[in-house]
Amino acid sequence: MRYHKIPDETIRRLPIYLRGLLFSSEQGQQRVSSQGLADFLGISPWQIRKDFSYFGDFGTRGVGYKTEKLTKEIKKILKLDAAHKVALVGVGNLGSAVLTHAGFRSYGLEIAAAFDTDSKKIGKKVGGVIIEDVRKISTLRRRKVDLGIIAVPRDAAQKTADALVKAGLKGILSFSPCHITVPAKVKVITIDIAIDLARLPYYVPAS
Amino acid sequence: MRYHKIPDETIRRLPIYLRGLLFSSEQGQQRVSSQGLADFLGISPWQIRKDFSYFGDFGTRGVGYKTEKLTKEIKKILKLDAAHKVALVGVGNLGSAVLTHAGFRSYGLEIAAAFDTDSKKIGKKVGGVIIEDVRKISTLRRRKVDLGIIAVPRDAAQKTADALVKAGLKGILSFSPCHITVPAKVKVITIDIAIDLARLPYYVPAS
DNA sequence: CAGACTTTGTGAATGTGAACACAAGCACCA
DNA sequence: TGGTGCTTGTGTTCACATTCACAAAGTCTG
Repeated sequence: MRYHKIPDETIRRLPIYLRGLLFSSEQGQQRVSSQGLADFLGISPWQIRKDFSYFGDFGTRGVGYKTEKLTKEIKKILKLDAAHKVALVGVGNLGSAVLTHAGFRSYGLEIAAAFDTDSKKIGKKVGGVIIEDVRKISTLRRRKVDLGIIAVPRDAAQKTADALVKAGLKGILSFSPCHITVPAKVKVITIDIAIDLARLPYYVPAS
Repeated sequence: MRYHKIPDETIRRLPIYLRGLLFSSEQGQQRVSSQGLADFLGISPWQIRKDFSYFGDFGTRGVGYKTEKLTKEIKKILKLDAAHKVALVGVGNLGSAVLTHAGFRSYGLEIAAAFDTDSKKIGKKVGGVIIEDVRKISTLRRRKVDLGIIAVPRDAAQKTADALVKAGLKGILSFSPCHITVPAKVKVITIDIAIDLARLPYYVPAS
């Protein structure tokens, strides 16, 4: 299977596997089986093995996968082997939550800059990061920041994205509830909390 | 097409359509075409029409869709025609952001309760909601709350989910970076911010 | 070293969703 | 009323993703 195109869904699951491996590692396990990962992550063992098989032989038959080796391989595929710097725009409630969120570190992602328009916030420190004026977004290019998080109101989202793209960022995670248009070379992932909550009732059986 | 099974992906998109329709409505447009929605939402027109066709004839050929009628129909499908009460557990940074998030209201979702373990927080008000002791989760059944949001640390997530299920909740949105096991009748949607951010580098072309 | 036992890796089958092309239907106008 | 232009609704085709079954390859034990 080594020469096939990698399904997008597989890429979506890779960070989840990383989460499972990190946990195994914390538990002091040097080996892990597809069944073990499956139980912990709620993904079927076939799916896991199939996903890995796209990239080559990661495991040993009869034994399982070496935690450390597999972790390294997946990080390499996701390009997480090199550290990445992330910029946050919009330090409101959600932005502050992102700044203080501990979970990025384990993926080698560091929030290295934060921006806001509010002069009362500029200069203050949240989660160890000093808030700067949004007009300084253009400095990101020289600071080697290549990922961005948008946590601004809907009306400002597209303008913010434009500024980030202009500063040379290649990937954007947006929390704004709207579609954002960017050049094809830039990848945007949108998380809209309200939309995910809004589809829950559909699955609720009539009471 | 009216007798087919509805694709899950279609359900996932329905709230997005709702977002577009709300916008059209705000703009004072009484009609909208699949092309118009497509431009605004970044979804292809045929995808939109196909999705609608699963439920019946919502539009008028040569004209488009009546904004108001279509909104009502989609809300009915998603069971958003009746209001829903939502409980939040975990009023940390992320939980606070959720409590002050304005976006739920437009879907008929109201955050009616908030819980935390920290006695210093209990009794305080955030986003208009009084924070209660987690041990009072069991009161949710009688308060007609049927949806829950989990924003607690990873270690407490499963325990929290168990308590919510026991209180009769039927749908849970979790921000905890772990798999949660619940009875089949309960629907869980997990949002892991770090995981979405972590797959961005993959799409970034080598620089 | 043979045989029992594990666990991976993967071709094939099945299932699911996206893309497309175009017929069907409606509005508007002369 | 007939013709033109527009937009929906959908059967079909194609692409992608999941599931399955099982061979391959290793470990362990006596």
